[in-house]
Amino acid sequence: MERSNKRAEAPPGERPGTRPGADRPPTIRGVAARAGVSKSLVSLVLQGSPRVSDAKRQAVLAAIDELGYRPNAAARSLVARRTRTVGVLLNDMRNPWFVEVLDGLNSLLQAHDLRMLMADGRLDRRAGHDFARTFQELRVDGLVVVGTLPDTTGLAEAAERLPTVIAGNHEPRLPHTDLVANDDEHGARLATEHLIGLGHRRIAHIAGQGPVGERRRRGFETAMRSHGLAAHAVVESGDGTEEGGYRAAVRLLGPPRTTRRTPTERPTAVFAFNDISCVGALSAAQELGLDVPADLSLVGYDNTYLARIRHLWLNSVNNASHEVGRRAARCLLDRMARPDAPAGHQLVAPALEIRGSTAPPGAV
Amino acid sequence: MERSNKRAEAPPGERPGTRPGADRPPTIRGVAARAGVSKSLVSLVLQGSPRVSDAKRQAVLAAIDELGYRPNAAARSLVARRTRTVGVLLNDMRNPWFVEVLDGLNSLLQAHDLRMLMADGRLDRRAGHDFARTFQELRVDGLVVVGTLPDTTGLAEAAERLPTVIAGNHEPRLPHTDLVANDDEHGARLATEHLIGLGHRRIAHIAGQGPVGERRRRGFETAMRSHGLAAHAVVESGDGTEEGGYRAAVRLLGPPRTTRRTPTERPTAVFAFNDISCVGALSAAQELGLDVPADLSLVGYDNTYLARIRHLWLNSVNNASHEVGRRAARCLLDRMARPDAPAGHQLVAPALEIRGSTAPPGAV
DNA sequence: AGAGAGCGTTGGACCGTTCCAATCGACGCG
DNA sequence: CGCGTCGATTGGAACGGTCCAACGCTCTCT
Repeated sequence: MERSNKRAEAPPGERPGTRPGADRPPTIRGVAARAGVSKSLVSLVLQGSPRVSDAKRQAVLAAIDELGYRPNAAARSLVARRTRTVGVLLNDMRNPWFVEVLDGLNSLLQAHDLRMLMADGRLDRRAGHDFARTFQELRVDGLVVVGTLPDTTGLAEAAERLPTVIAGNHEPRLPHTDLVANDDEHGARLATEHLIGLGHRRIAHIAGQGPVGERRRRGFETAMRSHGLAAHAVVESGDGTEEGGYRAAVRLLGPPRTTRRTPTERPTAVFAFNDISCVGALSAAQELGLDVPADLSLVGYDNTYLARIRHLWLNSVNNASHEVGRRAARCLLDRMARPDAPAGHQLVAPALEIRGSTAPPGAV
Repeated sequence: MERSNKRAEAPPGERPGTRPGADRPPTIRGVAARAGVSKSLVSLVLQGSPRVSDAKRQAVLAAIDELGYRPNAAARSLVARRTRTVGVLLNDMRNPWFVEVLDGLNSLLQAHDLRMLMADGRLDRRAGHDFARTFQELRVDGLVVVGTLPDTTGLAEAAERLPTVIAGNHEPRLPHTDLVANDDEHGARLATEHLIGLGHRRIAHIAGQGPVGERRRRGFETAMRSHGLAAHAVVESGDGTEEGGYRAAVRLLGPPRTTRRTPTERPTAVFAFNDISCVGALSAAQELGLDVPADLSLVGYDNTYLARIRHLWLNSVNNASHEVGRRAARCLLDRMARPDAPAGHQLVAPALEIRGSTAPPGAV
C-alpha cells in the first residue's frame, strides 16, 4: 500500500471512509484497488494507452464500470494546466441568431474536443458579477464574446490573458483579439440593389440605432449614391422595435404633413433595419391601404422566423450567422496555438433571401 | 525578479516566450512570496477571515493586485469537493421560453452563490456526447433539465448520483428527482373558458403533437364538457408549425367538403396549440375572407413575441416560465440540502393574456 | 552467459488550493 | 519567574488526477 501514513486506527472499511461517512465518489485509487493494479495503470487505460496488456485493461474497465467511476475534471485540469473549455459570453439569449452562432462555434470546437461554457452576460451583470473574472478563475482555455457588450470593462483585461475572439460585433478592437462580424454594410447594399434592380427609385430606409444601425444605413446610402439615386434616398429613424418601424412608416407613407410633399414623392420601397421594424412598417402600410408588394416593396434584415411567416413573407437579409460561428471557432483555435499573432478582423458576407414582399413599382 | 526559476538563457522579453517555461499564471505561493507571508495567510485573506492583522491583509491584497492573481477554481473545488456550479441542460435554445426559465433559475441560484453551466443537449448529442457523463466529470453540484429530453438515457443514472430537477416538462418521473412544469391542462381550460365566456359555443382546437399537445387538448375537452358543449367541440390535428395550423384552419373553416357540414356549423372560435400554429390559422382565416375577431376568435398559447406583434395581436396563454425557473431553483436548493427527500412534483398555473383576437361571436 | 532492448507496470513528485494542528510571541496571573 | 491563554501565523497533509523515471521481466544478440 503506497498510502501507508493513513491513520492506523481508521476502520479498514471497503471505502477508506472519512470520519463521518458520506461516501465519496470513487477515485482512480478505488478503481486501482478493485482491479488489483496501480493507479498509474488505471490512468494509462483512461488515456487509451496502447502499452497496457489486454488482461489488465479488461480488469480496469470492469472495475470502472462496477464502481461507476467518473474521472474528476478538476483534478485532471489542475495538473494538465488546461481545461479544454472555452467560455462563451452571450448577451441576450432572446436573440435567435445567437443560437446560429453557437451552433457554428460548437461544430468546430467539439471536433477539437473543447466544450463550451456559456454565460449570459446580462444575467451575470445584473447580479453584479464579473464574467471576465469568473472565466479567468475557471481557467478557460479561450473566450468568445458573442454580440454586443454593454460594458467592456474587464474584457480588455481578460483578453490580454487568454485567447479571445469577438463574434458578431465590430466593436471592441483589442490588441491580440480577433474579430468576426457580419458585413452589415454589404448586406444593406444587397437589399438596396435588389430594390433598385426591380426598378424602384424612391427608396426609404428605416434606420436602427447604434453602430449596427449606422453600418446598415451607410450601406443603403452607398448603394443609392452609386446608382445615382442619392437624391431619392430617404432615411427615417426607427429604434429597431415594431412600434418604431410602424411610426417611421407612417411618417414615410402617410398623408403629407408639409405642403411640399406630393403623392408622387411617396417611396415605393422601404428597406428596414431589421425584420421586426419591417413588420411594423407592414402594419402601417396595410392600415394606409397600401398593398404589399403591389404598392410598396419591403425588405427586412436578419431573416428571423418572423420573415418566414406566410402572413408576412418578407424578403430579408440573411447574415450567415452559422458561418460567423464557424469562423470564430477557427480564429480561436488558431489563436490558442499562437497567442501572440496580430489581431485579425474579418467580415462574413450575408445573402438576400427573396420571398414575397417586393415587386417592381406600379405605374407612377 | 520574483520569477527566479526562469531559465537563465530565456530572453527577458515583455511577453516571455512560450518556448520552455511559458509563464504560468500567478499562484497563491507567488502572492505569498511577494507579500512576505505564508500561503496559508493568503488563503485566510482570500476567505475574508477576521483573524488577520490589518497590515498583512493590506500587503496581501496589494500583492494580489500587482500580480493580477486569480484563484484557480479547479484547485479550490478539488479540495472543497464541491464546485458551486449547477449544470443546466437545454434542448432547443431557439425556443424563447427557455430564456425565461433560465432567468428565473438564475435569480435564485446566484443568490446562493451558484453559477450555471449551460449545455445545449441538441448540440452535444449530435456530436455523440453524453451530457450526463460530462456533467458528472465536472462534478457539478446539481442538475437542471429544461424542457423535453429526446433520450433519457444517462439522465436516470445522473439523477441518482446528484441532485436533479426537471423544469418545464412532465415527462421523466424519476425516484429522487423533483419536477416543476407548466399546467398545460389548466392553461387550455383558461383559454377555452374565455371563449365560452364570450358566448362562443362551436369552438375548435388545433391540436399539437406529443405529451404537451395531449395535455392541452385534454384541457380543451374538459372545459367544453363541463360547460355542456362537448357536442360542439371539434379537434383538428396540427403539428405545431405555421403550415400545420394553416391547413388545420382551412379544414375547419373552408367550404364544406362533405355535404353534411352546413355554414352554421363553422366554428366561431379556434384555440390553437401554440402561437405559431395560431398565426397559420390567422392566415387561413384572412384568405377565406373571415375577419378576426369579428367573424372568428383566436387564442394561441405560449405568449411568444409573435402574439405581441400588432399585426397579429393574439390572445395567448402565458405560462409563467420565469416562475417555473424560480421554483425549480428552489427545489434544487432544497434537494441539495436533503438529497434523499421524496420526489416532489408541482405545476405552475399559467394566465391568459388578452389582446385583440377574440370577440363575442357575430349573429349566427 | 551476460549485456542490452523492449515491454508492461509502478511509486512518487507535482498541480494550486484548503484546512488543521502546531508554533510563536505577547500578555496576564498566581 | 514559569505557566496557561489567546491571537496571529505557519508548515504540511490532503484533494484526485498525470507524468516521468525506474523497475522487473522476457527475449534477443554477441
